[in-house]
Amino acid sequence: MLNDIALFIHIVEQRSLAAAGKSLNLPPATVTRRLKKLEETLQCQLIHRSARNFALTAEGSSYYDAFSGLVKQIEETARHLNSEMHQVSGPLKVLAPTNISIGILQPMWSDFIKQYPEVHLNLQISNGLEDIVLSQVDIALRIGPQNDSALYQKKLGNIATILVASPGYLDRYASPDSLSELANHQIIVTDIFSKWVLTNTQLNRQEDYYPNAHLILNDIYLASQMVQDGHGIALLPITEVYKELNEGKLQRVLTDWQGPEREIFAIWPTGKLLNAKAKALRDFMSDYISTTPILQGKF
Amino acid sequence: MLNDIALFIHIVEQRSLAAAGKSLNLPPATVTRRLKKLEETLQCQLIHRSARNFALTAEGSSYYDAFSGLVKQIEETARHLNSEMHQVSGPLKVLAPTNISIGILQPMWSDFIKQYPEVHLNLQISNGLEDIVLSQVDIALRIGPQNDSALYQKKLGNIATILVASPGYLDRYASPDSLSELANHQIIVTDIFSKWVLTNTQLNRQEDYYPNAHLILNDIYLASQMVQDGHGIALLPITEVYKELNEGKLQRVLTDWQGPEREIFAIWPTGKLLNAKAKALRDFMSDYISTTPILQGKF
DNA sequence: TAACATGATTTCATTTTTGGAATTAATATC
DNA sequence: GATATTAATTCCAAAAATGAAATCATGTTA
Repeated sequence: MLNDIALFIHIVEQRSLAAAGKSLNLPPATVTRRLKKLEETLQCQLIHRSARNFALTAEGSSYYDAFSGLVKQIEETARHLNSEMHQVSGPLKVLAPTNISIGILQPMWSDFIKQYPEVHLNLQISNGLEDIVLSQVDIALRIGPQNDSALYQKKLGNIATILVASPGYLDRYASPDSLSELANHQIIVTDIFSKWVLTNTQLNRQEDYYPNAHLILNDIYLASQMVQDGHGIALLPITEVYKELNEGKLQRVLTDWQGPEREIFAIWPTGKLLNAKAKALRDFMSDYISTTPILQGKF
Repeated sequence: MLNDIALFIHIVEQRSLAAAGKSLNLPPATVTRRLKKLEETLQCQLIHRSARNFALTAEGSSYYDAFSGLVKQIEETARHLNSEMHQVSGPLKVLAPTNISIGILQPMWSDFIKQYPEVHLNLQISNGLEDIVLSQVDIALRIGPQNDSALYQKKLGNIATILVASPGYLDRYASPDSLSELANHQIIVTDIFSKWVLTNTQLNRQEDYYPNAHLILNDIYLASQMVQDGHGIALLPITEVYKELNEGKLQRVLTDWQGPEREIFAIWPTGKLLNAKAKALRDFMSDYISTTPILQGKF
């Protein structure tokens, strides 16, 4: 019935069934029938009409006065929201991991905002596993294997993981020459790497190493700080240590061995349907990450 | 689409497709399909749902925020107008002839307002033939034959027409004894009676008399005043002269002869569909007029 | 982990609505 | 008054929507 009321408002404003039908892309037969049905539903005649004449009844006038403003608002609101869905502007809610967002990807967010000034970015960073659906986010950046089949995803890149220690630690304990020598060292373990699946890049051999933890932490940034402070050896994503490696604050250990690659995904909860803003961000992230060698597993 | 948006608002408020369907008397199949169709039309998912879970998407939240108030207003407005159509309250626009409304029927309007204090009467009186349709009136009172087949009507009564003159006039000219003697008299003609179709009630014979006008007027009240002032004989509705006859200010002429009866009708432009207010007035007028002997042609 | 409960979705026959063509009705014009 | 014009209405076959029953999917519970 609301559809028919909206049609009635259009008819009144154009003072013609045919004209309203034309502007709404409806055939005359449909217009006349729906108006007639509305009159039957409301149990009052709304319009006196003939081939040459058009006149509202008293009731028709009441209904027009009451509904015309509301219908206009609804249609304008629909247009506005539809426009927003299909253009890169307005609010965009994003979920992303803390460490990488304030680290290597911080310029990416900055560049996105610069390129799309009409988008109002609401960036929620967290190292916890927030529920994408309940958070009502448009899109999220995730690192590591994604198991939620309800979510759509696109892979953006890889992060290598390597073993590192500080120069001071290695001065005191000498760098190990084999995995078995790690047992003689102080190991810092993070939650995401409780078991080390290590690959020898020279021999192309893989081994699972179960570290005896000297220290267990649930934050990678904190772990890299502890490693810098000389507390031991850790398996860390290269994104968290590449600067320190370049500055000599950290050194690689067992350089032939690497940990598992950590995949980077864009994921979203809305199936194939992705609004233009989120799509723009997804593509922007994809471009940025694919043109950053370290985020493609290269170093 | 507006119907589906309204359904979406109901679903969100009840956080359940099934509950919304139940309250709106729609089967689950219809609810799920219409929501799905809305999502396809809008090209965005609005709700994540399963048997046990309900969550809005970011877009769903935007659409709810934007539309919930508007949908409530539209539904409330529809209820309000529907209630008005079906109850005897609110505005009622009426068209009626001037002379009879300020004369014999004045107490009827007064009584109607007293009986229905919730009705806001807009009484437009006129002796012209106003266009019922263009005037956007709910109902009209009309006197005389009605030719407009587009209008619905109900006959309420009759008004007799008689020949009258003042005592002063009859002192000077002596009362005529036959129609042919009228030629020797001064005749006052009104527009509605340019040709006198007269019936002899004793002989049950009808004759057409073409008066030679001494004075022509387009208002019956003014005509009765001129008759009282002694300017001649006129054929007038009894409703305009019954008081003066009782007071002796006027006297009948050729008492065996009467003019044509003038029928009283209630007419309205909206076919079978008549709102409750107009229906109340129609029935009220019918009762009032049918219990007034002079308005049933009796005197 | 399997069974169960519950709500959402799909299937299929039926009903309703739609679009194009034909018809009707009401003015306008001559 | 007769005819032409124009827009509204009706008819009929096709398309879309609906409702009831069956099926599916997802949490919850034992």
